Amino acid sequence: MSMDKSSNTADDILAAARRFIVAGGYNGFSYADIADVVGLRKASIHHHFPSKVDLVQTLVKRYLEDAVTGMTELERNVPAPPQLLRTYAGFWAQCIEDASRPICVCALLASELPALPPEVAAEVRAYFQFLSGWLTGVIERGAAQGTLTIAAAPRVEAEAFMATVHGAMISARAYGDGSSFAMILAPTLQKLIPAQD
Amino acid sequence: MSMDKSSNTADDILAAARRFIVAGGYNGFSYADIADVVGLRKASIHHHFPSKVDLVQTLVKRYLEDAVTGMTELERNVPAPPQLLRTYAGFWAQCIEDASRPICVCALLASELPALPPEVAAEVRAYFQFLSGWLTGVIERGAAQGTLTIAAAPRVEAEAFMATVHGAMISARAYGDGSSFAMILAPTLQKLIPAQD
DNA sequence: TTCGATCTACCTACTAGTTGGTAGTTAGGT
DNA sequence: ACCTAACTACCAACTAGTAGGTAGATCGAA
Repeated sequence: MSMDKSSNTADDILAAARRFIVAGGYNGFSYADIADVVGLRKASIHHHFPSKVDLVQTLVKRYLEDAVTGMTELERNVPAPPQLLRTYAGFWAQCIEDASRPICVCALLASELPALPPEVAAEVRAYFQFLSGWLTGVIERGAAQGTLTIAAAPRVEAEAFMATVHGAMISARAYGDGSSFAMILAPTLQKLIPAQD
Repeated sequence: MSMDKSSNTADDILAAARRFIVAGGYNGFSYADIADVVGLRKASIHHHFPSKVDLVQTLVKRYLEDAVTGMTELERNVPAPPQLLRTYAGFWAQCIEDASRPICVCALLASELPALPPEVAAEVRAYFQFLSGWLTGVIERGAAQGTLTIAAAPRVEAEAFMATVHGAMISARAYGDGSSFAMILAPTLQKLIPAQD
């Protein structure tokens, strides 16, 4: 038996760590916290992830990998740039509203970047570069097709869009009201997507 | 003598705490860290601020007070809504570029809100409410005068503007490039402010 | 004016609990 | 026999916070 190459305990640990990080950042949790919710002793967490840096580094690395595969698949299923942006924003609107992922791990970690171990900081930077690159491509394509209306270079519009998404996550958290995320993103999408009627 | 009602040691402590918080959030520093940079012993920090909650609560409270007086004064000197938005964005562009205040204290703390002591969380929420209220007023006025072009309700445009500012702070930090803040804000301001020529 | 009371700002020394991390052991599966 | 995954039992360093003391300024009253 044992088809799964590594027991799902490591995944449980990563899932717990992600929940703690989105709640309070890198310094907002300890190995003891994770051990409590996973149901192991502290030393057993070290068996799976020798150091806290290892744990968070693999967490963010996998987070980026999931984003890459997610965007690739999304682009295959929904090729039109306006729908891509809408789906991306809608994904986060849903995550925030049902509180399953109330904020982006990398947006949170980027805000405390100077205090992060360099290995983790590098991974966070890589996420930003990927996301901004992907958005730049989508917006570039939409502008070329005429399905998106842009007022600045695609790169700049992409950075502004990403910033609005991250800022809206923070506002939703500050107000304790998940619905404000969608409310904030609505005019941003509206400005990029020409009126249909 | 002794005109100053309280020695500036407390202010030194608050200034040090602010530097630490903008670097790594609420759990990113300790009383020992502050003692080191202020040149006191740990116990003396407790003499000025009995608990860490006291310290950060007064820090954020004063941060909000400064914002209120700053906006009031700004509105007296620069009454035109387009210039108000430009000046507000320009203020942060300068702060980020010269690294004096690389990110908004409350934007950072809001991102880790669930992990904050409730007294601090309440203060952070108050800041968001004030800032969004102020921006709503400015945008409302600009729209009524026709000096600002809005595509949604003033309240929504204000929230979107604030979110873009906070997100741009995080991006600038992630890229390690202060100039990206101004780059991101340029199209946002451009969309709100009708072309002059 | 001088005496003592009080206050401020700081100190040393300590506490109980937590931090990330290590050493060595054991049970079970292959 | 070996490996994995778990365990108990540590460790030094650090955490926020406390106890108690000291030097100096400020004060009101004799």
